[in-house]
Amino acid sequence: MNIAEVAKAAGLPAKTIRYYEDIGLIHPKRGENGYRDFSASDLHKLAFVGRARSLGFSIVECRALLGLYEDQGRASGDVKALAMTHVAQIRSKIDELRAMDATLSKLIQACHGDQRPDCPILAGLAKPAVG
Amino acid sequence: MNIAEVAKAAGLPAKTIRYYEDIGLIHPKRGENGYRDFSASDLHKLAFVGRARSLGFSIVECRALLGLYEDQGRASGDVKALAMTHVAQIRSKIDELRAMDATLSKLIQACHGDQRPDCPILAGLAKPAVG
DNA sequence: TATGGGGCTTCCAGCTGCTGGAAGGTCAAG
DNA sequence: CTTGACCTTCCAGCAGCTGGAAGCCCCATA
Repeated sequence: MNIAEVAKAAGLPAKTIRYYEDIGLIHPKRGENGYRDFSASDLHKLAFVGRARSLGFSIVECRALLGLYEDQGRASGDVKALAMTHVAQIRSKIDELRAMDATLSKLIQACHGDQRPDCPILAGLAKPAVG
Repeated sequence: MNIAEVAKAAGLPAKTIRYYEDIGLIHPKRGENGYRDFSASDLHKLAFVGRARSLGFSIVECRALLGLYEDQGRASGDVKALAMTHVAQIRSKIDELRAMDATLSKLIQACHGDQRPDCPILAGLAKPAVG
């Protein structure tokens, strides 16, 4: 399989796949002509990484997950620990975003939003947070 | 005021303040010795940007907000529009993160997390999403 | 067999928003 | 006069790609 085919199958841009090889996530072999020649296993790994990425795992985490995936003797506890750490990060990010949303929503509600210059949003940004 | 003082007052690292000058958000004047000499207005702008950043506005958005802030003839509607667009982005990010959370939480719950290699989390990553 | 259009390769640069560090000038205290 | 804390500039690097240039390669058609 060459890169375009694998890209389509894995749902990743060819550029990204080259990048993943670059950083050592996959090691496709090369044909006589220098073209990458992907195996089914390469494709599986790419799809795996693609899904992990779409769940927000970093490349470092993906590398670890891939290692565990390939290691037949892994302990599921290690995987679970990694995933739980990640979920915790996701949740704290959600909390952070919700706080932003709350603050901004209040300011937006207070702003009449017309042609006049008077603006509680700018006023809110100009002064230290009060609540 | 020199940079350390302003950094403390604005709650931003000196490096960040230099960077903000670099990209043209502020234009502090210079003393004889080449040191930056910040005015009260520079400080206000930095604090303004700091707050906008902490609400998740991008640098580009901060630049626009700063422009509106400085423009006595602005229409509050323009500010409100900018803020509403931003809130919409925050909310879609929250939704995205919540979807990740939901998927991962399910996988984590299904995983016994012990010494055995059998792992629904890895299995979930290895196969196309089903639900 | 020549040619044209696509796909493949590499490498380099740039995006966001800083942050760390090196090399060197400056200032104030002792 | 020295010491140490400041200040300056510039360069490199973080994540995770993405775009583009320059140059092979392959296949189909004329």
